[in-house]
Amino acid sequence: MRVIISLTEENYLKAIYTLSHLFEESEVSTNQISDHLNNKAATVTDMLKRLSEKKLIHYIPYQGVKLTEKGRQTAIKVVRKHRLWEVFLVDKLQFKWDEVHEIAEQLEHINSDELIQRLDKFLGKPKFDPHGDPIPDANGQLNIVKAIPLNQHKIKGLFTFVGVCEHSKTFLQHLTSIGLKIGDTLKVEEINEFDNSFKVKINKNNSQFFSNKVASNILVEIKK
Amino acid sequence: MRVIISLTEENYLKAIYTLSHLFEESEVSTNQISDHLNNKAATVTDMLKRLSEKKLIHYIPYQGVKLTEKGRQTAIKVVRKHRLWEVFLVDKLQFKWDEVHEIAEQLEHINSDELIQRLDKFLGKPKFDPHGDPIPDANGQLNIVKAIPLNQHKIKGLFTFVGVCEHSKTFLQHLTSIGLKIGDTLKVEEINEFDNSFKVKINKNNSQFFSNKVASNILVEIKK
DNA sequence: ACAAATTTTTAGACTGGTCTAAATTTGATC
DNA sequence: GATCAAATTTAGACCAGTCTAAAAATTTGT
Repeated sequence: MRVIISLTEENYLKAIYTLSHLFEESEVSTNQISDHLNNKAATVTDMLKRLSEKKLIHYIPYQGVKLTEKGRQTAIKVVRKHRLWEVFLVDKLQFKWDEVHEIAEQLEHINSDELIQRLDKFLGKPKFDPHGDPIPDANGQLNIVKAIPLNQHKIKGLFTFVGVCEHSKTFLQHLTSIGLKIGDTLKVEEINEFDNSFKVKINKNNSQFFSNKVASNILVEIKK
Repeated sequence: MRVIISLTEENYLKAIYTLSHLFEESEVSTNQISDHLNNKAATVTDMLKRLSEKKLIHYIPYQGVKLTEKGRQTAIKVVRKHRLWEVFLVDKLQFKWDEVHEIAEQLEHINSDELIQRLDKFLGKPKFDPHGDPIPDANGQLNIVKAIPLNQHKIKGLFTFVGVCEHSKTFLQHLTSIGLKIGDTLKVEEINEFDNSFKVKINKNNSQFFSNKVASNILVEIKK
């Protein structure tokens, strides 16, 4: 009685999963999905009907959708595979962190439980991907230590850079160009009221300014 | 002006490539392809028209097909990816040689030149896959040292086991169960006329009998 | 050389995934 | 609570890839 889930359906489930976690756990609208996947609302409606028939989502016309437990399991497995492959690409094949997304989008649909279990072991059962995003474990459990963007801490002091919100190539390349990597220590020396920019020292280097836009996309933890 | 080649089209090209090399380099028929891919002849005809329009094959109705240079390059790239991924699965993830085919069938369609170049380097630029099949290089060149099945050597003496003809799980598991691995030395001690079976010693172990069916699917080189 | 058997192609239909254009529902505003 | 704009769904179309059934071409056997 196993339902077959196509690559396209997997992508819809992943999109719904991602969108529902953007702010609070919540319902996702047809338009949000069509924006995210770059296709038309009518197309999304058709797919929602199919996913609903397969019991992968709860769908009430005009009301938005939520994943069922089965849908959530499927989505999180795709996320797990995506993030594990990103670790493989960076750690083993020496790709840069801004180069791996498109390839992982393909690899995440390879279907073999045995493969993913062995890959996980081969990589040393990593807990985070190269962008600091947590990797769900084999049971679909996720480390929920959600870090907070730098600009939301309104205090000076020491932080550890643990992840990014924005995953675009240009943003990641920008961070690389200013010399910032996951795990670095950030010392916030000044917070400018008028434009919400931050004067920050990376590790022991010279201080530089982070715009609010940069600071809002950098996830940090207070350094112990 | 780059033509997009779908996963399905890649599989047809690979099938044509494989079938055309089975005996001599030759034309491939519609029925051969439909048998190989387990679909109907009518389906194959449709696809042949499409591949022909894309200049990937030379197709004359009722006459069979041959790959164009572009088609051959595409097919051989898929073969290269398949075999490199098989090496990865066996060497890095410790899969057994009879477990990797289905997974590699999926991985062979991942589309990234950079990925395959880095994977090749990571694996140490292997020349052969776990079944002894040669891996085409990045330019589509293939080691053409075609080994010969054991049963075609009508002489006793020492051989090296370099590959298999048959790739089925059951055959590979059979070889494993009799303790035979790529690279092993085979000493042919007797050839029985009446059933064409072979009495063979693997490395320094006890002698055993190979049926003609086994001997015909084992590729060997005369040991220097 | 011609009829029979086989192979291949054509015709027409279906599914998944997409689209545009039109109709419907929701919900915000006055 | 009636109206209007935005969001969503329905209707109808298209393409890729598959099928079955029927027609056409090729090959084979006597």
